[in-house]
Amino acid sequence: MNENAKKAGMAPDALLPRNTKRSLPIALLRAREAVMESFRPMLAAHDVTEQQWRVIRILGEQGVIDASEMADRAFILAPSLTRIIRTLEERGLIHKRKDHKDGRRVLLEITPAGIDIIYKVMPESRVIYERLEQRYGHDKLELLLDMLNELANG
Amino acid sequence: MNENAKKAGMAPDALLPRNTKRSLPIALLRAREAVMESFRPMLAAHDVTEQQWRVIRILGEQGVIDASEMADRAFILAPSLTRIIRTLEERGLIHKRKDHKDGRRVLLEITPAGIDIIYKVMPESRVIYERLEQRYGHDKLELLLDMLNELANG
DNA sequence: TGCCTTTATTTAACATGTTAAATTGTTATT
DNA sequence: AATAACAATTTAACATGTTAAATAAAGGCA
Repeated sequence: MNENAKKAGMAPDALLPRNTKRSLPIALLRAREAVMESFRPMLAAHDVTEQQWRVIRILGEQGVIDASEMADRAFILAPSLTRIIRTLEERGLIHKRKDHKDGRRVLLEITPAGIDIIYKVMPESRVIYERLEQRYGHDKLELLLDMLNELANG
Repeated sequence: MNENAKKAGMAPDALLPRNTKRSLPIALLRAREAVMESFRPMLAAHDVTEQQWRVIRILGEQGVIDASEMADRAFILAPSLTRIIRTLEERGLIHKRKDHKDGRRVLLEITPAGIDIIYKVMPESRVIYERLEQRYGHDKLELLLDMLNELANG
């Protein structure tokens, strides 16, 4: 296999195994999965997906916002958000209406049923997050967040 | 909105806005997206998705392996892997056969056409990764990888 | 050997990611 | 006012993520 690499004029280690733990994309994926593993069962018990929870929680915090701002804050692409909004509205957890100032925009608002879900999920979410923070270490977690944000913005 | 929180016996800041940059799951998501943004156009130009590329590259490195080991290494769930294997085989980039020692297992092997893709993609991939490493800093990147792996395993 | 349990893979069903194109409403310009 | 350029959302089409169930082959044991 490595003879082929030489013939093709590649570095001789072009096909040598690289540890996937040293691959940044996969390391980020694994870390995220490990974190979500501890949240997902709780969210599933309340019948919301991770993305649906982000939308509901942000509406609880922000009041009325339009779809674009939601996409930004929740880091969800517009086509996904369209579908998520549809299912959340069908379930009566959010309200959707046109912006009269700008007919292109869709304004979102949480319903009492949506607030109920926040009241149920948020305390459990906090417990899970605090447990994670204790296990990993508060300062190290803050450092990690700084480094991740620099990677995302730099 | 915060009166509701008090009535429900929650912490008074239960519904206050939290910066999504300080949310670990979203920070991991954003960081990963920022990284993949620099790889995706190149992969798309070679008509492979990120996951397809992981499968192809690992087969180039490892020779013959079964589907379970591939799922482990590429960090892809079994149902996704089934579909990816199907499309890669239809495109003639990999081979698939039953293991005669254990009829449950599926053995995977790369084809010459698959190796061709590795020869085309790998050099460009290295360039992109090195550019990233230079911008972010080698030592910081190593530290980040260590911290991510600890988060994933601890 | 025959049955039970376990393991590897696949299928199914639904949710989201991803890109491009279509739709609809605004804004700017003439 | 008519039209071109732009912006927000949706639709479409395909790929992957996620969980549960089905299928098929091995392995263990009475």
